[in-house]
Amino acid sequence: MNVRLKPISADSPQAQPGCAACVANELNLCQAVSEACAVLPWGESIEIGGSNHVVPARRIVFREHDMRDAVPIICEGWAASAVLLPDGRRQILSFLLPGDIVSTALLFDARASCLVEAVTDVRYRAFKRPELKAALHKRPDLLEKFSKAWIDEKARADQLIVDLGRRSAEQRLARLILGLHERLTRLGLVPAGALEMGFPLRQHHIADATGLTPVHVSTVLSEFRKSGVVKISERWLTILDPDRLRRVANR
Amino acid sequence: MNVRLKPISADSPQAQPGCAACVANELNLCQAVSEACAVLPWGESIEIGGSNHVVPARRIVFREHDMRDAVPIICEGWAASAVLLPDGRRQILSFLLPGDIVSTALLFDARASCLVEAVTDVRYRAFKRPELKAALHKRPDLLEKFSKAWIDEKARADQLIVDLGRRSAEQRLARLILGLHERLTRLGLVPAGALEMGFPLRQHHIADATGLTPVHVSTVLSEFRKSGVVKISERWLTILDPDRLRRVANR
DNA sequence: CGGTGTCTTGAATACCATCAAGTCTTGTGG
DNA sequence: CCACAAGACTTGATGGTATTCAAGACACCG
Repeated sequence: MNVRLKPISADSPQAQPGCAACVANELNLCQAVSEACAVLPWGESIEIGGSNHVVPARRIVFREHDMRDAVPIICEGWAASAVLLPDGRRQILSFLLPGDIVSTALLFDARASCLVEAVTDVRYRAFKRPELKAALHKRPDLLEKFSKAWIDEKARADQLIVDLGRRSAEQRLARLILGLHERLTRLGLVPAGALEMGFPLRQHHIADATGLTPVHVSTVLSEFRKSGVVKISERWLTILDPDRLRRVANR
Repeated sequence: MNVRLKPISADSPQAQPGCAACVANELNLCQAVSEACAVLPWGESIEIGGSNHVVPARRIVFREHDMRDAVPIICEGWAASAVLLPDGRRQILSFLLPGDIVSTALLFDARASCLVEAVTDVRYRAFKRPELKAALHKRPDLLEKFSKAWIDEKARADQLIVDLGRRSAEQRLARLILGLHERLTRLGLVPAGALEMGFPLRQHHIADATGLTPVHVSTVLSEFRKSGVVKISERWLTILDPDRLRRVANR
């Protein structure tokens, strides 16, 4: 079973304007924005350069100042928003999955304090901030949608604070896996009830997300494997013992 | 110099409606909300029970479900929003200072995932969520103000993630002190340039905010004191060597 | 084919937690 | 006002978790 992700090209079927084939999360911000803007009196598109932005894996999608007037939303692939430290280490704030806005704070403020890196090949749309903001003021339903995204973002950040402040390496890894599995299930990228998922993260991603070192991530994951809790191979993860994993994760 | 904070009573001068004597942060949400609502067509107040809510130190201001329809803003005193773990430990997400909204997410969603505890005596106002939300839709300037509060809240959360994930105990403590000093200075609760501040936090607060144990907080603070970086006594903190503290904090 | 990135494993060490005892302060009821 | 209890802080000893350093196996890519 040599699973391999197809590389994304700008003219793949999913890249057509309107995102007809979009993996919509329950909010589907892209759709909402597009619809809202169709009604508004602007000649040109609210998007920057259409919906065909593609970034290959491991490349940086945005640096801090690249997001000055753009509000990016991930359409396809996995990305990570991270903070760099002067000594070269880094901390991942959040993994971004399809349907995720890079940061809801970008709606109101041009400054971003983090950079975004592609984990897999990533396709995204970028909306013009001033126009989007104007649309937000005119369309209460749009504000409602974005507020949900923001609540979600903040809840995940708060959970990460608790994980990093008060939980062991074992627990952090278990919770990361369960959290991603849950998000992917909600997105429909994992069938309901399924315990397998495509898992493109390298161990250094996991380390940077959980505040650990790659070496220690390797050790703990080996223990998970040996004790039959999960199986990881070929960028694919299977939860073998969901009960035990949840018990470890305290969920 | 036996400094002691005056207890807050509901009919102290600061407690008058309108918050004339309010320690306004640069946003002054209370003021903005009050003004915005004066123009709106409601018979009764947008506030719950006036502006006289007072909670003594160490008491819980809100539990998770107490914030169902209230959006609280701190007027006076220090509070902490925290998450409890099943084993009784806890993680403080943020210290709340005068002018702070408890959580901007409360504007849109009634569920709160944290509880709020008074560090000192605390006075707060509570606004009715549905009414506030309606006002938000009608007054773009109000949305603008709240978005600033939200960006601030998120930036602090992100910084805390980096601190807990990638910094040593020494650095976390230095950054906590500098961060609080900066916020108090912006609020005008510490004169510009001054290096002294009232510091009501117990070491267990510091421990819960930095993801450490009280014992280790004590040890590191002792080192800070012995090396002449800060002085702490009688709930009062003086930064003796700001350069060194900033160097430790990586700022 | 070498080079780079990824992962694994082992050994030594550092940092912080835990356990424990004791001092000092603060608050409370007799 | 005093006695007592509870909370807050300090300090030392010990142990565990995670880091650092190092070396090697393996896959992938130009």
